[in-house]
Amino acid sequence: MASLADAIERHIKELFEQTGSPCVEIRRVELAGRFSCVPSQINYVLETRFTPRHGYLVESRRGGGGFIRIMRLTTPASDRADLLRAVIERLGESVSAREADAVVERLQQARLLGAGEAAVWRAAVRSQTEWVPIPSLRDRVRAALLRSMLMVRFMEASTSEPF
Amino acid sequence: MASLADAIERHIKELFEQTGSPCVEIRRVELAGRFSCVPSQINYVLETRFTPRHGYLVESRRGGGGFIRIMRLTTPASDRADLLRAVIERLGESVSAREADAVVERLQQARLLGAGEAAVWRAAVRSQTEWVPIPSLRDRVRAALLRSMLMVRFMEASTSEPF
DNA sequence: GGCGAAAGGTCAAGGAAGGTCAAACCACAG
DNA sequence: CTGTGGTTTGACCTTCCTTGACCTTTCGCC
Repeated sequence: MASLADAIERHIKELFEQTGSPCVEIRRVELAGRFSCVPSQINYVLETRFTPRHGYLVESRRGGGGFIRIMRLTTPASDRADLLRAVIERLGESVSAREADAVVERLQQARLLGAGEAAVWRAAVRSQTEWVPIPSLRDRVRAALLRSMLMVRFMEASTSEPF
Repeated sequence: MASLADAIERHIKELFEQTGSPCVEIRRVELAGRFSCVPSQINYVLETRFTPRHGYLVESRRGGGGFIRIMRLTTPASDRADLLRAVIERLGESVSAREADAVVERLQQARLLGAGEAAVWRAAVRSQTEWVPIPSLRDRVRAALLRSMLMVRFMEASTSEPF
């Protein structure tokens, strides 16, 4: 809790909230200075918490006047069906624990899941795959679990309710 | 009685009462230190007393700034909670296709699932177990699927974060 | 064009948590 | 006395974070 990386992550996310902009620019050295850490720490945070999987894109330029630009991918309500389809498509036969977490986080970021729901999803995926002895098999079970969870949470049956 | 595990359990539950929060964070080493025991004892307590079945979710992170977060599940409406508990109890390690249908049927009759939902549940269970080659294994995957579906459909984790 | 300063990028080592698993332990019913 | 189920321990593993040495790109100036 409250690791340096967490603090930097929080700070960047606050920048997004404060400016309300989908796009934030930082200078690596300056940010490192503010947190009294080594500059490459910033890269670590970006690589582990602001990847496309997490719903962000990062651009940068070196040299004089260099910068790092972080863009938040937004998912308008009208696109949620597409995102959902894309997520289901991209779920292969096999899903690692890390990928599963990324999927849940992406859904949360797109406001398809709330924070509490996301926690339940993570716990469900974790607890219901533990019994599988072989890692490769476990990854396949994880994929099946996620798909079934997506189905029951987001799919409507065309069956009409009786009465 | 009054085993070490019991004492640790009590202590964690007191943390919930004291803070009134649905979400408590501990550091494994620190807690182990307080009870003068080995750190893995904490895991034992969590595994035996703070599972989803007991109404809790546990998430954790390793490494520097690691933590263990224990979340309390909000209890669903009491009349249905009993049936749900019963259903979850009865779900063994292994569930045949027939048993799975019976479970869904039962949930539907208890008005916990609508007709459309029930159809989706049956379809999800069927389609997501087809890939499993070995029948005995398939039954275990079916059980895992059903449990995860029950979790995401009926468990509500109230996290205190606004987000 | 060439040079040097000013960014940012990479990578690997070391440290700081928590996780796993199996053996030992203990209480108690049969 | 013995088997059984819950508890306790400890050796060893995996994941995540932090740091620092060294590399690459870009810009301004001569």
